[in-house]
Amino acid sequence: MRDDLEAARRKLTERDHRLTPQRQAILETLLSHSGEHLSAEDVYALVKKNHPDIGLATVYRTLDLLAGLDVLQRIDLGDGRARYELGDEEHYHHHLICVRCGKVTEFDIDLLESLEALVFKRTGFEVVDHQVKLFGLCRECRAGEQRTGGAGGD
Amino acid sequence: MRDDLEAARRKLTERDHRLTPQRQAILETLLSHSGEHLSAEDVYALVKKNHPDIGLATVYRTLDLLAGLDVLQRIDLGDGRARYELGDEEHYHHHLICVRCGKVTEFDIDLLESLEALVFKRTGFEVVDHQVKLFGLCRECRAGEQRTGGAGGD
DNA sequence: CTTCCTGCAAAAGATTTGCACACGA
DNA sequence: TCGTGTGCAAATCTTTTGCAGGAAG
Repeated sequence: MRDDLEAARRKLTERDHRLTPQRQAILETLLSHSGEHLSAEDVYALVKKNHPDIGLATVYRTLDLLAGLDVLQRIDLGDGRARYELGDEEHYHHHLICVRCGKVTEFDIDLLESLEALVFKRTGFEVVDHQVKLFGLCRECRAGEQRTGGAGGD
Repeated sequence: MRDDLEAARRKLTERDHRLTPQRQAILETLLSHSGEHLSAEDVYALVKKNHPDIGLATVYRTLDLLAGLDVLQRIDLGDGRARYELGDEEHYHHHLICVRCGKVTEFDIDLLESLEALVFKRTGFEVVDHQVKLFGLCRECRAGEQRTGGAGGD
């Protein structure tokens, strides 16, 4: 975790930015909540515990800056606000969004490579990045569905 | 195209909604701009030509209503506003977004089925819908890139 | 000193909502 | 008549920006 902070500091200083206490606090918050998908407000609320004076604008500016440096990823789960998680594009994964309970889990796979090759062959479009969102029912909610009955015909 | 309107009317009346002139105008606008990805403002501007009195709120409410009836799809291309296109979930396709010129093209494929089966096997998550966005360079912009030179090392 | 950063408050942009009126079954 | 639909304006929500002051090299 110290290493992640040092890596971030390096990426910042490389471009004449500083690892200020606020930025460090934001990074630490994201580090200690990896696996979650925090919105700017979430980060703000969490950081405020130890940094009561921090401003929401600073959170937005920092998240924006760090996303630009590929220290973290901005993700959009379709709920109208941006969310953030540590990690660069290389290690990007997809998201499974449960339409019932809203839980978001992650799924790591590179099966898209063949799809991207096909896209290129068919259309000449060269894919450099992708975003995949799979909506459905998580295991737990699926168990619930069974009981509720599945033969509903509206 | 008449058929599409009739199908929409049926879906509306089935749930005690009416195909009002405003709603019809919005549908016709979407019909005559299929293949594009209009935002609410876009639709508003287009409909206003023939229906100067229509209100923006009505456009929002109608798009919302029609999306709920699966008459059209709400899509998110990552530019901060929702976009809409005719068609139900069944015939949904993916979007190729050019990061240089911003052009959005469509790509129809069901290669995801194997991915979804794998997701289910591995995680128990049952996919019912998906959204795939592929970012990259379209054929034209790729041609441009070649000339500009590609060995940049920043 | 000069540049980068910050907090605050105001602004911006997309979307939603309250309300009174209009219209069709 | 009654419930649905509408336009307008105000409200809401997320995110951005202007500005004056502050810290670091």
